[in-house]
Amino acid sequence: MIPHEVFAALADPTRLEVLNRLAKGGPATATELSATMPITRQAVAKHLAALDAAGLVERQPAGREVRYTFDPGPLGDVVQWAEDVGDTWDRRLRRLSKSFE
Amino acid sequence: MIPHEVFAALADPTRLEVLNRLAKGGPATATELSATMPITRQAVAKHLAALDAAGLVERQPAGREVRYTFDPGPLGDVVQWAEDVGDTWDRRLRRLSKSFE
DNA sequence: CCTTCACGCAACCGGTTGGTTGCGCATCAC
DNA sequence: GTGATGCGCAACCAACCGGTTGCGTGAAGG
Repeated sequence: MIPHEVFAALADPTRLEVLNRLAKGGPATATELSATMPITRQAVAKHLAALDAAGLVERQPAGREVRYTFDPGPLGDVVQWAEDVGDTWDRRLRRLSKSFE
Repeated sequence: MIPHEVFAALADPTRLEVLNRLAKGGPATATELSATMPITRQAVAKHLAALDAAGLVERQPAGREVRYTFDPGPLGDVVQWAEDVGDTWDRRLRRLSKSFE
């Protein structure tokens, strides 16, 4: 039903940082991102690949460079899932307290 | 506002399944859960420990058994974070399109 | 044309992780 | 008291993961 892959993509702090930069700083390439980070370009590229696989990022090749853009779509799914689970739990609690009247 | 640990806790499908059962089926022990799962009690116990560390589950020892209850709290943080990132992205887009007028 | 720059691919490495088995201990039921 | 039951702890294992180095390639730019 729900994307544990998205959660896995968000599980790593470095990857979360990359996503954050794309969301708040706008589209960027792997080399640009790695320039202000303590890891290699290849490492960043791997993270971007993971984010892309999770649909959290859009890949836009242009000439010899590849620019990545944040995609909020999967985050909507996450929110929906979280609210669903929370709601069924609330309903459970209400049903239980009712049976004690 | 630093929920990568929560994401890590939700990243594993088996662990997500355990959480789902607790949320929809109500509190349970490790042995109860493992009874209807293809893994050992100890494996389930490890997952429950991870969920507990992330605050997604509450540990209630009672006699010789330990019952675990779902806790929706951290999911609220996740939702808040997701909406925050999504919103700043929206604002970014609006600001950009404005600069083209 | 030749150099430079941004990428992708592959190999490799240490640490983490999901899972198992085996054990010892405490609690409950008789 | 004795036996069964539920847990926790520890050791171990294969697989995965985040990161590195090294190399090959193809698109700019003079």
